[in-house]
Amino acid sequence: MIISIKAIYLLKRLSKYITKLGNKKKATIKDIANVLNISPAAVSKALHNDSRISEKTKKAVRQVAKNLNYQPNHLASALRLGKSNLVGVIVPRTNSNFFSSVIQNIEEVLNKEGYNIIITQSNESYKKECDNIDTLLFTQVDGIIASMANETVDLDYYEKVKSKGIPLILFDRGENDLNVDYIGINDYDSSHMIIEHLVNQGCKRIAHIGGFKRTRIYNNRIKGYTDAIKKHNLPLDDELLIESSLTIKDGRNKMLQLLNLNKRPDAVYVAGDYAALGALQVLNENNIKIPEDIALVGFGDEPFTAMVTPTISSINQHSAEIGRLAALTFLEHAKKDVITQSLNKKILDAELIVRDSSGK
Amino acid sequence: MIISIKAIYLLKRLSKYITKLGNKKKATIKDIANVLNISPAAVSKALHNDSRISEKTKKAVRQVAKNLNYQPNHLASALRLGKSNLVGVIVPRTNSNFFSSVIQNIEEVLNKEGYNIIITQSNESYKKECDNIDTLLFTQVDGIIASMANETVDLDYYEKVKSKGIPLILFDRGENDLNVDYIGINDYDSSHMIIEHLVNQGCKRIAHIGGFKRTRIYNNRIKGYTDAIKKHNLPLDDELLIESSLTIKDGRNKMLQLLNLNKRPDAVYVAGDYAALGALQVLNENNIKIPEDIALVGFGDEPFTAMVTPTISSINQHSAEIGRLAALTFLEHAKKDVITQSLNKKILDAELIVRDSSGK
DNA sequence: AAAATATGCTTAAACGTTTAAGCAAACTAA
DNA sequence: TTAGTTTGCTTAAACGTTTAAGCATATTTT
Repeated sequence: MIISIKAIYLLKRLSKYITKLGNKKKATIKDIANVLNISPAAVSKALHNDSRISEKTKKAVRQVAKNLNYQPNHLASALRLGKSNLVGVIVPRTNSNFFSSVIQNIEEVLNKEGYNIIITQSNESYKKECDNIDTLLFTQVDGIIASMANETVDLDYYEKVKSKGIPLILFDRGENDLNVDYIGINDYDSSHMIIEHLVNQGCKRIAHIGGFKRTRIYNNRIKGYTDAIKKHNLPLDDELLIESSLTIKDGRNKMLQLLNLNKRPDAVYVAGDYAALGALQVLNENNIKIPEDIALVGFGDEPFTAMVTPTISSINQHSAEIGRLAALTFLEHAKKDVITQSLNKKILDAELIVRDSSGK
Repeated sequence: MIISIKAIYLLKRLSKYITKLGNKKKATIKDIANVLNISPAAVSKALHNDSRISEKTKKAVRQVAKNLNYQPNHLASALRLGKSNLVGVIVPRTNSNFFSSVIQNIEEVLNKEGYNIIITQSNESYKKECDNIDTLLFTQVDGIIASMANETVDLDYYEKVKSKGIPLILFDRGENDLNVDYIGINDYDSSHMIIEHLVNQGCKRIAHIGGFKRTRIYNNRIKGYTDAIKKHNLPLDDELLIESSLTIKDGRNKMLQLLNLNKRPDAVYVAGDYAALGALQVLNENNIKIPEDIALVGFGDEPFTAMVTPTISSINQHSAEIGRLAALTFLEHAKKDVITQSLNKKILDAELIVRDSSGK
């Protein structure tokens, strides 16, 4: 009997709060406390399964929380605990198979550990990248995982992140000067693999449409190219090595430039798939046989390389693994509260996918 | 003289706080207040350019804030103000030109108004989508802009968002049953445009590889297809209308299925570009001339449609405009604090891009 | 039976910000 | 002069959580 009277009493209080909820306000821990006539502290502990709260109370709290459609206020707990459980991710763009795959894997690893990620895009612009960093710092992220814009040379903004004591992990596009963790593939070796492959296919005059030297990864690809060419005693003409922005359009222009040479190359290694596509279009339009007249190799293994005619050989950058490792590296930092910037450079071996544009 | 003594005094306090900062702690409004010997409230007001604070104080506050490398704590202000200035975006995947372009435009519009966006991916999975919604609610987003997963049929989770009084805007993949704002293109009319175009090219037996009927947009495309076929008095055979998941692989399979018919179609309209690509591959492999033997039209205007051979005619979905409108619709809701779910369906006219796969 | 320990809560302060209300001092208007 | 207004701040409470400290009761140990 006494129980039923209690139950009726509770129901009354509950319904009172449910109607209050109807008036738009979100339920808080206080509301639950009021319904059950206990303190907010007890509710908080019950929800966190504190050992000093009775099973009976815990059950009641969980039940009322459900009925009131209670959702913990992340802002409040984050403020109190001094951590947001948010991780910022900065990429040049999401519209690329490489970056979206990296992101997906970062998300997968971090979600399991209770973190959520905020994705921002720099669109390869330095200014936008700085804005993104400000945004992320403002949002009180617990860490930042970033791939720098092509344009970025000034590292002050990244120093700002470091000075705040927030873990910073770079991937793909990084900088040695910034003493932070880095995950990437071995660009230098990748170039060697490509030249090796082209030499095996019988190519004797290999050109390179590269990215800008100031970006470390493109510089490494260029170094790998020149060293490999020297190693095989092939001609290393200035006219065969071209820097570019690696867009489709630029790929077209630089390919035309190569076609206009007195001594045309018999193979072209392009440091990016989009530019490689532009090059391919020019070759097709000029009825140049690929790979018989000129062989072509790209970089990045974008899905379209397997879609165009002929399909383009390319380098697989292990995006999934890079994402996974970047996330794990962040978690390492997050777990130990002492912010030891223990340099953690992880360089993965890339893989050459041979397709029609360079295969026999 | 007095000024210089004051200045020295200030410098002393400042340096004391700067060393304190060196010990990792982030500067707060309180630190600024302590340096200047004024109240935190005054500092807050100074930073917000309150008219009741003297210019002198404002200048001093700004200077000290800069010196201490002060960054406002978003969590605290969001908690106090009851809004996070974050907007959640849910897409099936970011690795698609359509979605990444929508996202970019949402971001552009919202950033200008002081909002930041949190991007999450459902990977076309209903479960992941629910997780994403929980995540976003937990993060206290001020609104959600979403495109539903293919799988999603149960709308309870979206009702949950509505019941919290959080503005919800759907785009591309929406549902009429959920009484919320929606931005999309006119799928029904798009089908008409395509059939019209194919008829003009002399096609007389047009097949449709569509998406699943349960998804509204694909259903509309199917309806548009059947109505247009009827209108032109063309054969509307069951064997010419196929539902599929619209992946590359499925595109291949369904195209093979069509090739095995006794009476092959002379045109195929595929409801997605990826599936259209699969179909194209099968046609190429079987040495079927495109568009002479069979014409092909895709949907979505993915960049690769202009890259493959032959280039694929497709429908431009106005991703930029959709993103812009979705963001503006959210802002409308955000500005009026009364949450009037004034239904706001915006249907844009799509555009047919004619390329080699269906042009003469 | 007294002392020690365990159980199940409550109280109160804190996280960093914002803001209504208040209060001197300085200025203005009568 | 005196009341009224403006200026430039301060005080204190609030947002929703978490948690150290405290305090009755109940239970166990001596």
